[in-house]
Amino acid sequence: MIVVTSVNVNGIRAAAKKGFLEWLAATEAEVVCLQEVRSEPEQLPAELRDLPGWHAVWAPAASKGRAGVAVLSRKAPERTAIGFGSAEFDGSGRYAEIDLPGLTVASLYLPSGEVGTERQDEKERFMAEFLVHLVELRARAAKDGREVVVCGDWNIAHQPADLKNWKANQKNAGFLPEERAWLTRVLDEGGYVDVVRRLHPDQEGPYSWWSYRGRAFDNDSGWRIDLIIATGILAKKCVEAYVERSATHAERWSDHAPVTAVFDLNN
Amino acid sequence: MIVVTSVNVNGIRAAAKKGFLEWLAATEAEVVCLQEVRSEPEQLPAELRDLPGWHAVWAPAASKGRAGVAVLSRKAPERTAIGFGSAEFDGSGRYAEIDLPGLTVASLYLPSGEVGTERQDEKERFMAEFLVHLVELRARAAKDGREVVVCGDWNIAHQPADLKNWKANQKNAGFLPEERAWLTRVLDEGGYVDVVRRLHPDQEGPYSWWSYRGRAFDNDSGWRIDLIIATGILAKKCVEAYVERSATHAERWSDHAPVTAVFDLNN
DNA sequence: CATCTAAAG
DNA sequence: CTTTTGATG
Repeated sequence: MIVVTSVNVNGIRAAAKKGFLEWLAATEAEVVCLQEVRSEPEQLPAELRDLPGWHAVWAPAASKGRAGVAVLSRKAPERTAIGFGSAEFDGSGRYAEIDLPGLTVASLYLPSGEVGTERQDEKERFMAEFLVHLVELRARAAKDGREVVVCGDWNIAHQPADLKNWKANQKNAGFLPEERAWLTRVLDEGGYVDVVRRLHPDQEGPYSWWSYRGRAFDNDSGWRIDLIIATGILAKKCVEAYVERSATHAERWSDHAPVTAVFDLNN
Repeated sequence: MIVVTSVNVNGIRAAAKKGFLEWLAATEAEVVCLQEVRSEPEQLPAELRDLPGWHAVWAPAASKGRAGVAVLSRKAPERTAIGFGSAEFDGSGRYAEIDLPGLTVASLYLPSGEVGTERQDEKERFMAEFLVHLVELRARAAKDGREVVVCGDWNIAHQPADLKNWKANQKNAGFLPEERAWLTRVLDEGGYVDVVRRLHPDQEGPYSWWSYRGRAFDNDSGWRIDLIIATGILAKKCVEAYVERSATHAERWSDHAPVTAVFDLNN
C-alpha cells in the first residue's frame, strides 16, 4: 500500500501558520507533492526546513516568492531530480521528481497562463516540452520496470465535469479547447490514467481549487485542476482516490485542497 | 482655547483597523494634522473618507502608497491649500494648510532622507525651499494679523535631548549637524517656537517616534521628530503641550504618537 | 481575495 | 518590524 498526496499550498510559510503542519502531521501519505511553495529553502522557518520524519527535495523558482515545488517522502529517495531537462523551465520551480523502489513520483506546477498575454505563450511552451518529457519518462520507466505517478497543479480542467461553470470558461485559461486537448494527449499518447476520474467517472468534480474571491468555496464553485496521473499498471492498483476538501475547510490554509491516491501494490 | 494635534499615522487605512478612529473620536482637538496617510482619498474606506464632525483637506502623493498629509478641522476652513508653491514638492503629499479665523494651521511631512543617497539630497532640497516658505508664511500672516502653527513629522531631532541615543546618530539622517542647524534657522530666522520644548525645557524627549524594530517602544528608545511650531504671540499662549504616548500603547496603531498643543487665546 | 515582493520608513 | 505597491494567481 502506498499513499500519494498532492497539494498546492499557495505559500508554504503562510500555510504553516494556518494549519498545514497539523494536516501534514495527521496524513498517512507516504509521499506528499507540494506546489506553490513560494519560498527558497533558506527562507523557510526551521519547522519547515526540517520536517521530522520526512525527506524533502525542494525545487524553488529563480525569482523569489514565485512557484516552487517539493516532494516529501518518508523514505529516502534513491534518486532526486529538479526540472525535466528544459533549458527554459528547469529553474522555474515547476517540476521535481524522486525515485523510490520501483516507482517514480513527480510534483508538477504547470504555469497558470492568461489568455492574450505572454503568460499564455509560456504555458503553451511548457505544455509542449512537458508532454515530450512524460512520454520519455514512461518509456524509461517501462524499460527499468518501474511505475510512474505525476502529481500536481496542472492548471487545466479536462472536461465539463471538472469545473462548476464550464460554459462561461471556454475562452478562459484553464479550460481552453487546446489545453483540454493537450490533457487528452497526456493521457492517450503519454499512456497515463487520471486516477481520481477513473474511480469517480460520473461525478461532478471533485473540485480541488476554489478561488478566494467571492463565495467560491462555500458554493463549491471550483475546478478540478490538481490531478494525479499514473502509468497503466499502477493506475489499476489505485483502490481509492479523493479530494480532501475538509482539510482546508476549518481554517483554510490554501485555495487548493489535497488530492490523494491510495495504491494497493498487492492488487 | 484651541487644541491642535499632529500625528504621523503610518498608513491611515491600517491605523483605522487598529484604533485610530477610537482615538479620533475621543480627542478634544479642534484641528488634527495627519502625516503618512499613504492613501488617495478615493481609496479610503467610507468611515475615513467622511469623518463625521470633521472637515478634511487631503493632500495625497502622486505615487500611490507614499507620504500624504491631511488637516482635519471641526470648523470649515476659510481657505485650504496643498503644497507651498514648490514645483518639485507640491505633488508629493508633504504639505497642506488651512486658514481658520485669525490662524493658519499646516501639516508637514518632511522627507526622511538617508545619508549617501538621492533621498538625502531630496530632503535637503525640500529643507531649503521650505525654510523660505516658513519665512514668507509668517510675514504674510503678520501683515494679515494672523498667527501660524506648523505641525508635522520633521524627520529631524533638534538637540541631544530629542533622541535617546544621540551620540551614535550624529552621522545618521535625522540628526546630522546640517539638519539640526536648519531646524535652528527655522526657529530663529523663521520666527517660530517649538512649543513642546518651550514648556518642557529640561526634559529628555518627550519622544514621539519609536522604530518598530527591536524593543524601541518598550525601552522608550525614541526620537522627538514630530514638532509643533508656532509664531511668537501664539506660542506664548500655549499652556499645555505633550506627547500622547499612551494613545499608541494599548494597541499600537502607528510608530508615532500624537503631539498636542493647547493654546489659551485669552491668555 | 490571498500570497509574495520591493521600497520606504 | 511595518505599511504600502505590483505581480501573480
